[in-house]
Amino acid sequence: MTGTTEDQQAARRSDATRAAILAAARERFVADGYEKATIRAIARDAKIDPSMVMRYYGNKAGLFAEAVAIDPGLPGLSLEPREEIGRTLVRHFLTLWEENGELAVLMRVGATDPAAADRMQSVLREQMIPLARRLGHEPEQAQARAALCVSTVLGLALTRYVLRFPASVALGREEIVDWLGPTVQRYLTAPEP
Amino acid sequence: MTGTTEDQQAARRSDATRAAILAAARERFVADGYEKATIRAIARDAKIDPSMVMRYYGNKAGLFAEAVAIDPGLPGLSLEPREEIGRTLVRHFLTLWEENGELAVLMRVGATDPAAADRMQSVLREQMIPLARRLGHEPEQAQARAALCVSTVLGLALTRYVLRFPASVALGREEIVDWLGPTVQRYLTAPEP
DNA sequence: AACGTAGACCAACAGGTGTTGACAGTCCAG
DNA sequence: CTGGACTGTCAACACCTGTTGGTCTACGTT
Repeated sequence: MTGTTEDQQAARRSDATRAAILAAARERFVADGYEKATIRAIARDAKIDPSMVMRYYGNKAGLFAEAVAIDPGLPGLSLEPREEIGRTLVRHFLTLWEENGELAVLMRVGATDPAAADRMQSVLREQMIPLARRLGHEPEQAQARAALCVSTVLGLALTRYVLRFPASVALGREEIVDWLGPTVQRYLTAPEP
Repeated sequence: MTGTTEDQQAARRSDATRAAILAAARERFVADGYEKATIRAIARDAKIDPSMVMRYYGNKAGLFAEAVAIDPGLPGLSLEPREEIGRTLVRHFLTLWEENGELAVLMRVGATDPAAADRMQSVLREQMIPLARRLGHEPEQAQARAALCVSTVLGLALTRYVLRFPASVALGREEIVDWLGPTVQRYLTAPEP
């Protein structure tokens, strides 16, 4: 009985600091990437001491893990009119990437760090492949088709949000849906070529 | 008149060392990526002193630039039967990526370093967009279509050669051509959706 | 009011980085 | 044979990194 602070998580005095660190970490990681975003810089932004970061998040990797914890969340996503699932998926990913700048960092880091790469893969493993299976494909086929879909959207994300090729950035949102929608649709529903 | 060594480049005694450095650098960059591939490690592999690297290549960035200098080389690439250009392009990129492991490193670095990103973009700017123009598209359209094609092949390269998603690695070469060929074909030749 | 504890700070460590300069061996032209 | 230029080596510099232990402060409970 510690009075107001039960053993279930109560409002600790340090919560504000924790949040400040996490916010600063997100910004720094997004702006500078993993390597160049130093703990010292993050601490400076959060106006605390670097050692606090270690105290609350263990180490740099732990901080990064919590900073980029994003829910891919193509949750229920009912199979829709089925002729529109391609366009629906593309729209979904587009908003996801535009709302979460951390995804670009996750991808930047994934290019170097296997752990981050695995986190990206989990989207394929736990979301896209099951989705392909729900569309009636056999395991092997589902795996191939899901890989093609992920490759499609990640390719766009790469050129548009990570490498920032002007030609890719210039594309309009609906323009992308119009071009990529049918592609994903074909990967998911067309018979094997 | 320096005798055998004219002012045009002659066989210097240090050429062997230069080559050894470059070879070791390629291996290390491919294996470890840019940051983790230290000059000391490269020098150790080449069995020379780290200072030689600086002497011959100026700095680490210069060494990297020469180590990953690859010719994208979709050179003449006649417009073919035109119904086959999609598949032809996909095949071309596939062999290019399988023969040059350095491309994966270039992409890893491009995710972080703007200079490397720009080098990748140059392929789009100087090769794909002109190709789209040769197919009869107006500048703006050519830019969009070329961006989609590059996004397609880079997406595959990302999941297959950089992130190494098992589902993407498992795809067979001709399987990829069969799926991605029509996609690229459509991006290049289909009317606007 | 006194105390124990958690929050925050400071200074330092140990390790690794790219890079530089001074020195020794080697080859070839004069 | 004697310069001087070219290769190569050694040791050190200056810097920055993540991380740690000790110390002060202030709160909340007893």
